Order: sequence, then structure tokens, then C-alpha cells
Amino acid sequence: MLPRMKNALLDDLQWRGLLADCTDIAALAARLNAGPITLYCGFDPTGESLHVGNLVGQLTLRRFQLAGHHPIALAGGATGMIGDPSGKSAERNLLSREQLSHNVQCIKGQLARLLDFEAADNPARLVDNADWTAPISFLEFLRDVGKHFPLSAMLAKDSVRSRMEGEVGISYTEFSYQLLQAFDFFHLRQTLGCELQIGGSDQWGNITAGVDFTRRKLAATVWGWTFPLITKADGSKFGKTESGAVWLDPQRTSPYRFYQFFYNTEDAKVIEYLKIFTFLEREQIESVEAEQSASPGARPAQRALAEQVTTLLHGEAACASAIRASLILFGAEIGDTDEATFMDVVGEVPTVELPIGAVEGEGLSLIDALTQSGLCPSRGQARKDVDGGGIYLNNQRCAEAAARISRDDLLFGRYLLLRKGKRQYTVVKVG
RNA sequence: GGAGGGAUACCCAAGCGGCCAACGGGGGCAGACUGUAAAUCUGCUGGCUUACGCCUUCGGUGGUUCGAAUCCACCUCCCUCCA
Repeated sequence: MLPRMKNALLDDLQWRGLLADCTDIAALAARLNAGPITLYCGFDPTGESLHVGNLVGQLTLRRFQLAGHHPIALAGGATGMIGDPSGKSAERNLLSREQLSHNVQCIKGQLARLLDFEAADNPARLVDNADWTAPISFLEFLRDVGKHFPLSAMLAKDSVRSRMEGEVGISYTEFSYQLLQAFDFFHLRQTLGCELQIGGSDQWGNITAGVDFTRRKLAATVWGWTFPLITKADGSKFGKTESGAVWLDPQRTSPYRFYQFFYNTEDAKVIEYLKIFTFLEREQIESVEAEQSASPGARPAQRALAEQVTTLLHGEAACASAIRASLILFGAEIGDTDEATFMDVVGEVPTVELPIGAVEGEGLSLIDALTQSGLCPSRGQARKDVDGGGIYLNNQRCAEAAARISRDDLLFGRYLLLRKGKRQYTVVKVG
């Protein structure tokens, strides 16, 4: 019996909870110990932006890169045209070619952010599977690729079987998806020596299709590795907020909102996420964990998580301003805030403009300000909110319904910060 | 086609001539407590008004009445049973 091969990187990935399944972990460990390998992870351009869920694959590629391996990020310009049935209960609508190529351009930029393309020994690479898939004719594909796939194996994939058993069924097009992905793996093995594909656990079927195909075609061993799908403590889908998905594109999800998303992680999940989403070492995470259980109220773990991930994706400056905005928006006194810091807040909350004349003379009534800013739907409701103590002007409670706002109340001569309840803010810009 | 039951505010659901802007529950908003958590407790939950009060609302349209969500007629839609 062979001694169990150990590999530091794989041990770390397992400790981080990043292993759901592997085609042959002992052999993979042995291969990694023998020297750097090339690996890839694919991202389909289903939208203009990737979202936090896609971060897991990107960060795992980076972990491999940091350990000296050669990562490839693959944009699915070809596979995106087909639609992956994995994890989907219904047939997808096809994206238009224009939409698709636009999406590919957008996500390529995002894929390039988290990997090092300048590394001397093992620079990352970015590829698009449309480059090698598009030129192939249908007949060639059937002869060279399709011939190597037993129908029984294709039909046995979870993604196919569950759809066949379901009401909506599956089209020939989506059924063929696994062939395209398998062909990618084969192609990357042949042209770039790629030996490992990683992906979310829903990709297991597609990945093993590639492993099988490559073995049949080249008599070569390649490996597949999947990480578990991230869940929330209540089992619901990770990466959604009331206002929708959390995107990697700062135009869609600002660094502040991105920071807040991670900051609001439940206690039950925060250590798990720290392992998955940050590059903190085991000792560091264990020390944060100790702090967290000593004083959960201070939320050191959420703080570390939000700060690490936001910095990783958006950079230190953006993270710092997200933190400053958070301090103001979550109750800090506003008195000693400088204008530049206050500007971090403007843009994170709805802003309305009023003419300067509104605050001159006898001033603007608080009730009018509340309705005109849209914070309160009616004057009656505004009065009730004020009477109930739920209204704050520049972060100071204002429970006087007859209050009027004058020039002196303006921050930096032109802003009012209105707040209803704990966190509904509106900035009124007067000018 | 016949017989019966129903339609009430964001949702469920009382009310069955005046005391009804309409019980109660859910949801939502706000407050207290707290950790930008969970649970709990409190207030509010059609519009206008500082307030007295006024206006609009109970499927639709007409009617009876001093007065209707409540009674009558017709209409629309839903449900159940019988053919």
C-alpha cells in the first residue's frame, strides 16, 4: 500500500472547506508535489458582471498561483452561447451574440483583477473558449469529440437526468453543453499542458466529462476538483441582498455595499467565509475566531472579513472610504467629519436637490424636507415618524414636528443628512 | 342549465343600518433593548390639517333611508354542490 501523499496546498484548501470532490486526491497530491501544474477555472458570461459567488473560483485559482502553479481563467465565450443546464431547472434563454461579446469583454476585465499576470515564473493566463470552439465545424465536432462520449454517461449526469425527470425537459442544445466543456479541458491540456480543472460542485458532471474525454483521447490523466456551493446559515442562496445580487463590478455594487454585504455575515458563517474568501493564514484566522467568541458583539471576524475581501477586490483606498462611509451611516457623530469623508456618504445614499431659496427666510419645514426627499410618503406619515422619534437631522434626533431647517443646519454649506430609523438615509443637496 | 356561498384596506379575516377609517392576525414602518444579529416588548400603519375637524375608501352601477361596508335591484368575477 502506498503511503498517503501529503501536499501543503491541498491540506490548506481542505482546511478552508474548499474541497467538495476530487477525481483522485492522492494522485493529485503526488503530482503537485512533483512540481507546478497548470490549472483552469471557467466563467460563463451570463451577465455583464460576475458576482460574489464567482469569487470562490477566482480566489482558489489565486491560491494555486501563490503556491507556484499556473492558473488560467477561462471566459466562456462559446459555452455561454449554449447555456449550462447544471443547477438550472429550466431551459435558458439564449443571449444575443452582441450581448454575449459585450459580456465577455466585461468579465474578462474582472477575471484579470485577482490574478497576477506579471509573475515572472507563473503568470496567469486569460483565455476565451470561443477562440478554439468557434472555428470547428459541426461535422468535425461530431467526429472528433462526440464520438468519444457514450450516451449512457451523458444521460447519467445529474444536470441532464434531473431535467429529463422534470417537467420542462432539456433541449439537445443544453444537453450538448458537457461536450463543449469537456472539449475545453482537452484543448487546454493539449495546448497549454493544463492538468486540473476546478469549479463549483455543480460543475462536477461537466468536469468529469472533460477528465474522461482527455483520457480517452490522449491517454492522459487530468484531475477535477470542486468546491462546495456557499450557503447562508439558513440554507438560502449566498450572494443575494434585498436589493439584488452582489456584483463584482463597482458600478453595480459599490465598494461600500460590497463591504456592508460581508460585514453583515451571520456569526455562524463568518469563520467559514474568512477561510474561503481571505488569504489570512490559519493562525490568523484562529486568533480572529478566538476574539470573536470572546466578544461577539464587537464582531472582529466580520470586520476582518469585510476589510480583507473589499481590499482584495476594490483596493485599499476604496475599502478605506467604505469604512468611513460606514462609520457615518451607522450612527457616529457627524460634527468632526471633514467634507471629503462626508462625500464618501453622498453617492451611497439617495440624493435629492433643492434650491437654496428653500432654506432662506423662515427656513424649510422638517416635514416638507422629509416628503420632498422621498423619505416619507406623505406629510401625515412624516409627522408620525417625527413624533415617534424616528427622524434624525444630521444624525441627531429631531422629534419636533414644527422644526424648521435653516442655513445654519447645512453641512459644509450645502448638505443635509436626513435619516429615518436606523439606516434609511437621504442626502439633500441645497444649491 | 339548476341550487347555494362569497368579493372588506399590502395579505388573511371580522363586521351585517348610526358608537366604522372599519375588531383581530400577518406583513411593513418607527421606538426600547442590542452587536448594523436573533428574540422580546411598545407605538403607528387612507389623505389633508398644529388642532377641532374635513375628504376619499368595504367588487361595479343605481336605489331605499335623516344616515349604508351593512337593506334592495341589476351587473362583473370567484368557489361549492346537482345536471
